[in-house]
Amino acid sequence: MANAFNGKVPDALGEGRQLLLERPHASACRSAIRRQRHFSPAGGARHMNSFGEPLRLLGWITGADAEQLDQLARERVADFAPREDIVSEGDPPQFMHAVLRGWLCHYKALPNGRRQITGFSLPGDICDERVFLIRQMDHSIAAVTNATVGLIDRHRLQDLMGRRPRLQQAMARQSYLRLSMQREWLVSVGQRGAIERLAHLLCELHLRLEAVGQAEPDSCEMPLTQSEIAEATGLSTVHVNRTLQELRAANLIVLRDRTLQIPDLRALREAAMFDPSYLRCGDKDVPGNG
Amino acid sequence: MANAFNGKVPDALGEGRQLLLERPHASACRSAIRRQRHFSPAGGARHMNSFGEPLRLLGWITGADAEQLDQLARERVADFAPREDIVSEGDPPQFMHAVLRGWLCHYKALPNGRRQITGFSLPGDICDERVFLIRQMDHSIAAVTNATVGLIDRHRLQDLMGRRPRLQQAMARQSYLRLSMQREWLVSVGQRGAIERLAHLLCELHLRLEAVGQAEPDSCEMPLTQSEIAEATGLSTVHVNRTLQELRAANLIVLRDRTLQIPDLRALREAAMFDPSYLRCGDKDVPGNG
DNA sequence: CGGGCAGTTGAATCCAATCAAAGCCTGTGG
DNA sequence: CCACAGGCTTTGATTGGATTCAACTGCCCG
Repeated sequence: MANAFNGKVPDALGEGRQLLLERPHASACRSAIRRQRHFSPAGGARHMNSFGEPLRLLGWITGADAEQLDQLARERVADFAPREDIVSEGDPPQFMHAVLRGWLCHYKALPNGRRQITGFSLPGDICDERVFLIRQMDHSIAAVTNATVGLIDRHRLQDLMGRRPRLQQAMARQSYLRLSMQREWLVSVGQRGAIERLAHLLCELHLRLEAVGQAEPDSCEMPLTQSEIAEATGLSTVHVNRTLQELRAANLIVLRDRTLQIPDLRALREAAMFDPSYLRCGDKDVPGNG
Repeated sequence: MANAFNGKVPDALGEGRQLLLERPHASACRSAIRRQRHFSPAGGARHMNSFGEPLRLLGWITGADAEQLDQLARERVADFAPREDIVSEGDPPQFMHAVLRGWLCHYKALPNGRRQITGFSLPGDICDERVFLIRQMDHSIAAVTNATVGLIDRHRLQDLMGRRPRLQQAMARQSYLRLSMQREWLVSVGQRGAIERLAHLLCELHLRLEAVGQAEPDSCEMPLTQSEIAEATGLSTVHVNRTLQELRAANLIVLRDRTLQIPDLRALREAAMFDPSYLRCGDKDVPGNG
């Protein structure tokens, strides 16, 4: 129970694996809400539930540190529907967010109406490990699937971190990892062609999911919409569609029913020019990278 | 002398302003060196000199913290020629680098020969505030102009930071700022057209230079090559050329002799969809943003 | 004077965006 | 149970922005 695993994959909660997709994009009660200010005001968490994935952060910390953070993350949780904003650009951040279930995306909207997804947060990820440094969010975070998020009070967190330097270092690690991913995305969008770009995104997501025990070596969930993939890669929706078909035709991926299968991981990674070292955070090995 | 200014612009070393360009791109002794492993091995700093810009970091710290860091940064310095690698991808980082003079660029090279510049480091910037977290550089840092860099031993730094929590927080700030810029670049490359992209880059550089007292309200140095601009924006060199001409034609910029003049800052920023808040690091005001 | 590099220009090509419309699947409501 | 709506996917036709290839200028420097 105590999440005292150390670096390697926590395959423990394997049960949680299929949870992601129970109701993918059920356009649900609230219809196509964009940039909604929702966000449970002090105690207004909508559902409480206790399942969820262990925080990846915990791979970097152990013992009392880990338990405290884990407990803090599960103390107050909220559920979000697809497309719902968890925090919006300009909001004063109250909580740090830990993904317990589902996928989130980070995005920035432009005055011309377009938006760029700048990253995804998967189960076990901390979204905004630097909240206590800022007064206003400089980007938005939204749910991609149905998601459960742990809300960690920024002051209590700051407090805890003051008392636990290892926790602080773990946050720094998470922060570094995010920067590293951001950089790689920029390289992708700036220098890679459409096929490579898509392949690269899929490789990254697969590897990250595998790292938290949510993927098989040759497959994983893929709840993303083609238009979300487009917003993440800087392509148009139709071109994403056509490019995916190319990848299918080349037998590099099998993608249906929101499930991604990878017949030949090595081939896909080669096509993507995917070098997993940017996910290694400097000195940790990432599982599943040959 | 003690760099105890607080947030606002240090216009003190105004003398340093023109230094940037004395020998811009003097292809110098060492010719077109790419990804060179150079890097002074323990004590091999080539030139010692004592001038340079105050570290921007110091805007977030004061007193003894500031002095210590500043001293540490100037204790051992090295000069680099344009295009020379300061650290290369894969290198085990020994030092943290502080820019004292000149411009650096961060880049990642791809197997297909292309490369993406992921950011610039200007005088006063810390390049790699997270060195002590990693065993291998996940990207390279090179000099763009002639540059003087302070080399800060990672262990001594880590030591110092352990004893000075405010310093640690300042590093976290720098780290956050870099992430924020990285994100904005991704938005740029992913969603903005060529004109906006270039305009945006110019706006960012101008504002950042102004923040360290190296720019006038309507002009700044621009030592970047068109091909470097291309690598930073994900465009081709020729297209950068043509796009710059468009900007000139629209009277948004005047760019010659490695100097950028901005006749109408408001207009340029509008054309770029430039919102300076991403450089504000959450709660600090950035000077010169109207 | 020649070499190298940055900048410029033109022509041809291509990758990707845009416009438009149809097919599909799912949930909803009569 | 069927009709309908809405969101996602797919396809075709067209446009356009950006790349590529190539050549030429001007400049600094040896």
